[in-house]
Amino acid sequence: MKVSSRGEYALRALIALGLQEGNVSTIADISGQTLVPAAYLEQILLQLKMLGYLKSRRGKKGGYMLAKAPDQIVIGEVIRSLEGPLAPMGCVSITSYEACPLEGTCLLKPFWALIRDSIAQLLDQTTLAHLIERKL
Amino acid sequence: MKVSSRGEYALRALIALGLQEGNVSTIADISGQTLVPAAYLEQILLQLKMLGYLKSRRGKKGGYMLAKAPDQIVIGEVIRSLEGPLAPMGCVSITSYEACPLEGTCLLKPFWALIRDSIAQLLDQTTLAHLIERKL
DNA sequence: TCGATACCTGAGTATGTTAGTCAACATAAT
DNA sequence: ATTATGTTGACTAACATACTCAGGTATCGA
Ligand code: FES
Ligand code: FES
Repeated sequence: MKVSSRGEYALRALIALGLQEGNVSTIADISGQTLVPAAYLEQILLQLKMLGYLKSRRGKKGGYMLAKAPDQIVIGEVIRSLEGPLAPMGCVSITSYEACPLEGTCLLKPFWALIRDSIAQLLDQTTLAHLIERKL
Repeated sequence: MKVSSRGEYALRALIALGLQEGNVSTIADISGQTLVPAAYLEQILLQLKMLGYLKSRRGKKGGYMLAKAPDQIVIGEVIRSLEGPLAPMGCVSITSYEACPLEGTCLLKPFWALIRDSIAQLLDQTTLAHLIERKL
């Protein structure tokens, strides 16, 4: 049930940028604060930009900043974009359902569904603003 | 947040055996019921045996059966044995803690802890008996 | 006792994922 | 023009996953 380093790093970066409120931060800055290797962080920031969470300015005095208000950035969506569905099995995923062979009689499916609901509810009701303001 | 096929297969096998209550089942039988490739299932059953969930009889008329009552088999423990800690990050794992570099100031840690608690509570309060009797 | 039927053991393999690195390029400010 | 920045795409090492397979060993029934 681990979350990958990529997902963790993305959230760290979003938090770092959220705390800057308005100012641009260079990759090197963010790398310093988050302890994520700069070259790897680069990839992740780019992806977050394509997903619409960040905007960037090139050249001297360039850098990254949030493209949305922190309370508009839902953690569940970020994780889904970076690591795929939250559900533990394809057959209980709402966002990307995939059939199981035993599905008709499977005694596990309702259980997986319970887990999915529990995780998804938590992640989808938490925003970047909640994390930054320590209001969970 | 996916659970691996190994974990899923193990649970399928435990359910199949739980429904047999007392009778031994051969690997081929279980494979037929669970649709898990027999050679792979063999590995998994062996592991479940070493972990104390199953016992076996060799030779003709041999096979596997549960070593414990279904209400003594906690799903959380099975998953942990097969796939490692339930926690999404090492720094919030109770059973196998691992330090994070940012741990002092990290705004994510309390959030991961919440997720861990939610998952662990669900998995640790569910037993094989609950699955078999459809009482979740 | 013999042989068939099971489980047991350990090695091997194909495929994919993760966690990065690196070189070269494009753009904006000074 | 120079320099500081983001951009792009390819590349790699290491590991995990999902299996297969070739034997070995115990047990039952005839
Ligand atoms: S786990 Fe998907 S149907 Fe059983
Ligand atoms: S995630 Fe472990 S301390 Fe931040």
